[in-house]
Amino acid sequence: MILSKKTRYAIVALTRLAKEYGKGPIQIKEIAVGEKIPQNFLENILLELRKMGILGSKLGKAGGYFLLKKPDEVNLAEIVRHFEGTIALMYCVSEKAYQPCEFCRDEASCNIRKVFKEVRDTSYDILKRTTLDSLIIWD
Amino acid sequence: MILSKKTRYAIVALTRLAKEYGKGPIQIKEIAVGEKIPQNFLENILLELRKMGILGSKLGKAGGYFLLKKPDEVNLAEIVRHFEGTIALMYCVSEKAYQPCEFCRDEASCNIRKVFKEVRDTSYDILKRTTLDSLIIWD
DNA sequence: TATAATGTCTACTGATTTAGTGAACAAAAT
DNA sequence: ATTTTGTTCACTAAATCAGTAGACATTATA
Repeated sequence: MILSKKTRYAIVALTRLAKEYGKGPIQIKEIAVGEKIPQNFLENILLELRKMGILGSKLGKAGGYFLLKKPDEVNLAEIVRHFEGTIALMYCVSEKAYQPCEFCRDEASCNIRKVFKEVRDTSYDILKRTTLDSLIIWD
Repeated sequence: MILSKKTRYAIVALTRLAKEYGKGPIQIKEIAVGEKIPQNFLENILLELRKMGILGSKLGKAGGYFLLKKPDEVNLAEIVRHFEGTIALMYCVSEKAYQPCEFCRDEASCNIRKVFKEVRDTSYDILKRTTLDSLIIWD
């Protein structure tokens, strides 16, 4: 059930970039050192976030990454979903990675499914309403 | 985020044993065939559930497994926790597998932690109040 | 225009976890 | 005694996780 390190690194890095929002590009190295994330690994993660359209980058000297969206427009549900594949604990209750159940005869009447649908829905609500601005800790 | 097959098999098998509660030992093979679970794998799972004190077994001919507790005394939180290791998505918010966070300076003021604590707590509540009797589908 | 500092992209790898399988063994009913 | 069941331990193929490595492209600036 534990989130992968990739997902946690992504959340930590995004929170850092939200804190620096509006200050121009921040270098990978600065984030890696400041947040104690292996730099090579962080490069992959930031690249993925750029391809998702959340981050922008500037190449070359004095380059780096920056938030494209405003901190209050990036929520944790989309981050977790992208890096974990889904928010649900079973594919049969997943919105974005749905697959039919391999066990039950009828999903509509399956009680196991009902429980894990409730877990997914409440988890999703919490993550959806949590945006990067609310994660920043100001000194 | 998807539950392991082991966890799902455990829930399915327990639900079946709950349905047969009071009827004496049910054979592994009957559960394996009826619920479409590989028999060898199911053997390991039922053995673990026995060691947890949830199931009892009878050896030899006409042997099998049966629920030791009443179906309304077995909840999903303990099953998920046992087979997944924890219900939480981060160790720093886990009750049973707690480990200090490797990122934040101060857990008490970490906002990321607050969010995932809320996710854990609400998920736990749902799983805790769900007992095997509520999962049975009567024909 | 050379060069140094950055991000980009692809491929690779060791460790761990997942999802089982197989076989020898022990107990109980008949 | 034999058959049928659960018990235990060891093993494994495949997938995923958590990174590394290196060649390359781009930009600032001296």
